[in-house]
Amino acid sequence: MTVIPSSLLQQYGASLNRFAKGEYVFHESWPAHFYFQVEEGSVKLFNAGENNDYIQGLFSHGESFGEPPLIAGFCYPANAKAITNCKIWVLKKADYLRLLRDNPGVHFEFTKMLAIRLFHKTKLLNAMNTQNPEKRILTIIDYFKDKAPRATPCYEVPFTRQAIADMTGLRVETVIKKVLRLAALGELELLDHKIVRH
Amino acid sequence: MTVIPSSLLQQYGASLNRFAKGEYVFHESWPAHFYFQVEEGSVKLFNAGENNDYIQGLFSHGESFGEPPLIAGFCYPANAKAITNCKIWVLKKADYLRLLRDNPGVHFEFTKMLAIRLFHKTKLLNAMNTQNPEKRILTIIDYFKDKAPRATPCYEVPFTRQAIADMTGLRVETVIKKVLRLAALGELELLDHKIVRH
DNA sequence: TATTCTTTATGACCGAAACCATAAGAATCG
DNA sequence: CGATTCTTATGGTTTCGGTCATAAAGAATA
Repeated sequence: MTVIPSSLLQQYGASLNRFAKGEYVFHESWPAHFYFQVEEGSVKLFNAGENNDYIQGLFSHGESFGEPPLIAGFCYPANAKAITNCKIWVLKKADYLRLLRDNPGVHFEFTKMLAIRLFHKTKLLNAMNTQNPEKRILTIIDYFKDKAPRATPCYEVPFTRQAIADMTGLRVETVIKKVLRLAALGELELLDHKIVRH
Repeated sequence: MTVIPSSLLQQYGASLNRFAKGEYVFHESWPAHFYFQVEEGSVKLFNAGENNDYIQGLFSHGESFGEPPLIAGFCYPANAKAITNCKIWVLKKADYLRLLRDNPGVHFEFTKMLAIRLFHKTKLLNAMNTQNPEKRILTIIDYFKDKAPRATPCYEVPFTRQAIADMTGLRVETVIKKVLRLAALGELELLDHKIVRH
């Protein structure tokens, strides 16, 4: 889901900034002034809780994040943190809006991406609503499975139980227990503790 | 949050259709072929559960719904049902896309609206994640309070406890009990059983 | 006005997930 | 390579929201 070619970004004055592992790109409740697009590394979008975080999204090469506040003019509803060393394209708001105005094709692709994110969050909210931990876990796994480059028949889940807990709003122990149960039911497979989904 | 002027819709070949109270506009998993904009009445977007529904959104005069699947080409993730008698503008997908292409201003306003919806769902997911029923209820109430025409200092919640339950994924009894508790805590006020939020 | 149906309310009981403690294997780092 | 941290695992206890039953007040309908 690559968004904007780097050549176009540069043309509008973007710069490629480095962020160290653990560094924040922006904080919750900050006003939005820049467009961000990951060139290298991974970024985590999350809400910090007292005990656990809630992960709203994970972004890597070619993906942009934090644009809705830029477009609609509100403050960030979540934090963005580099979870590895990163190189990120940074473009000023006014330049980004100009880029969108000048390139209807890019604008339409962006709209399309927002539509897909909305679809994902709608499905997620529905899954969360059911209150059923197992359904939550499978919904999250299937989301990343569908998002994965190849629609592999066999998807190796690249997350720890803790990460799944952070995305589903459950506790680690619950995820551990439910994953074992899902494996026993045949919904998942466990290869040396790695979760695999068919 | 009016989306597209009816004159423009008509110009692109939209027709004003009637839907009776209780009638479905579309069903979950249907492919999307039309743009819908409410002229009169109210529409409920929801996922049906075995016991309870989960309400994804409520739409009335001037609001459009069900566009993301149209833009990104996937199937509806929820059902849409008229909860009163309705008049709804209906425009064929191809004509809608043409309208967007011809009117960059309308396109940008649409993108902005998707951004706002995404913001709302992000906050909602965070609230749901906390697992705290009281926070869920307040998040929903505040959403509609902010959405309300006037930023009234005193917002009278226009929903039954059952409706709040359907939007938060809680049970009626839980909502009833928690609302009483929130009133005792001073977060809400109860005027003759009507919920009021300051 | 009488009769439903809906909405709000309340209390008892139950079960599932949180919480807590502990531990062992795996990975990371100095 | 040893030490430390992270991850997976397991079992016991607690808590909170779901479930069920019941009832009364209000709204809608005949």
